Amino acid sequence: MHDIKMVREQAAALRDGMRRRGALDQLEPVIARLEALDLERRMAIQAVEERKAARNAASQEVGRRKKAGEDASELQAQTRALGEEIARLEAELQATEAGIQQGLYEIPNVPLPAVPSGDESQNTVVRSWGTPRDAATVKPHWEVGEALGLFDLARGAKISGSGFIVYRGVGARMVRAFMNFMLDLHTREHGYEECWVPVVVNRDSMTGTGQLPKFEDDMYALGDDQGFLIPTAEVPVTNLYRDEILDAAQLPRAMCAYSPCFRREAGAAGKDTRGLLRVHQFDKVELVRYCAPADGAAQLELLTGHAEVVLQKLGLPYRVVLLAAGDTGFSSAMTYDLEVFAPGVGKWLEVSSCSVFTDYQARRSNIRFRAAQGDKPQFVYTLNGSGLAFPRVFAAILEHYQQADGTVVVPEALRPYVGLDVIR
RNA sequence: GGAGACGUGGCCGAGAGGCUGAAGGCGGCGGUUUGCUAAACCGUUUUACGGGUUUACUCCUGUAACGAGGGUUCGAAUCCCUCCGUCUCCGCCA
Repeated sequence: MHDIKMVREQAAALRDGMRRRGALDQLEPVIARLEALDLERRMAIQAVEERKAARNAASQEVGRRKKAGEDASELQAQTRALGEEIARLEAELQATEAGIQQGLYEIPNVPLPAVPSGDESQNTVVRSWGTPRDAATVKPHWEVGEALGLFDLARGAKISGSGFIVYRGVGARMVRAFMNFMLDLHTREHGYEECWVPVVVNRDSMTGTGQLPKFEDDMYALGDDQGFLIPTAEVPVTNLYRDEILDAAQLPRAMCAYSPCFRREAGAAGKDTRGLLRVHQFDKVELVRYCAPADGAAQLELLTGHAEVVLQKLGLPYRVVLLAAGDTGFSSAMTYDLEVFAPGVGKWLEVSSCSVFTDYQARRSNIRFRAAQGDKPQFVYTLNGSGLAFPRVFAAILEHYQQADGTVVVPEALRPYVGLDVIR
């Protein structure tokens, strides 16, 4: 969420950001309405506060007169009328503020200068690592996986629905191995604090990280507004310090968590849905950082690097794509996607999305820090990225490491966790 | 799930319709004293949103905030209602 002051004071930068996202035409009416509502709001505040000041003075006078044994009934009647007027004006003010809130929720973050303008055709590969394997003879992962008994797509669909995977045998152990491998790496070598978080969160948390109110249809909601299943551990972890003020010494903060992730994606059928590529429940290790604003860009590079190490250790060829403004997520100011090459399906698969949200999430969730004692609190910058999402990594391993005889070599870094060199 | 108690500033803790943004203490910050440290003493110490003022750091001023939201009242931290949370006891449960 942006600050209404930004709409007031930096309208040009805001419009430019929306133009770069290719969303200005759509959002111009919203921005214009916000500008009008902002004026309206400030005038309403003045009107209300003026009357409240008058009421406070009059109430005190009533108290004084009563104590002195004088009659105050006339003044009481006046003040009562004032109170009714205040109630009416406050209702108007509230409506104005609700309108502002609603408008602000509709405006995405402004992309950083380094982000290319335009739609996804402007996405830029900034670097790549490893050599993609020749795709000609490689089978897609779902064939390999089913043949080796690693997962059971049909029974997953039977017990839960399509898009729910049952992992079995070594396949299940692989999931457990991913979790331990990635958590060990990030906690021991990259300095992240390990967190284990609830997978059910409340509405405030979903709003704090920006999933609500816009994307309610993409989430699994529990009945009677009792909560939501998290689409990513980003939600509980980022919200850990919601409504708190941190010391500068606590920044940057780095936390990671494993969690299952639940995505309803209402209209998901269609593209890339076979096998493990697009599922309703999957597992992931998530990296979250908080930092001071001046650090934002450097911290994004750092975070992205941490996610890349996972792929390097697994020996999977990948590329880093800087998303163009129009392809950058709603709350993000700059995003690198990590794409691993899966020769069986002949595609680059997104396994991580590393973003800096500037103060957009922090403002929503009210996460602040004090730069020095006595300074005013200011919003932190939040960042997050997968490190990494399991199913597509699993798919890439099954395709990249499959052998002519149908077996799959286990990447060396994973062997201690799986207890096998080769899956056969 | 049942019964009870409670929710006040960075922390502890008073307050029980107006004099309370909130006593007192701790902590923090500034100062005096001191060879240094400690102690003592004095002062200071929230946030948000408006308005005015300054090039700016600032300063002045209004409003709001005592878990959240409503209500009663001329006036609510204080009375009433609803919700949320914490603690204690009982029950149930991996």
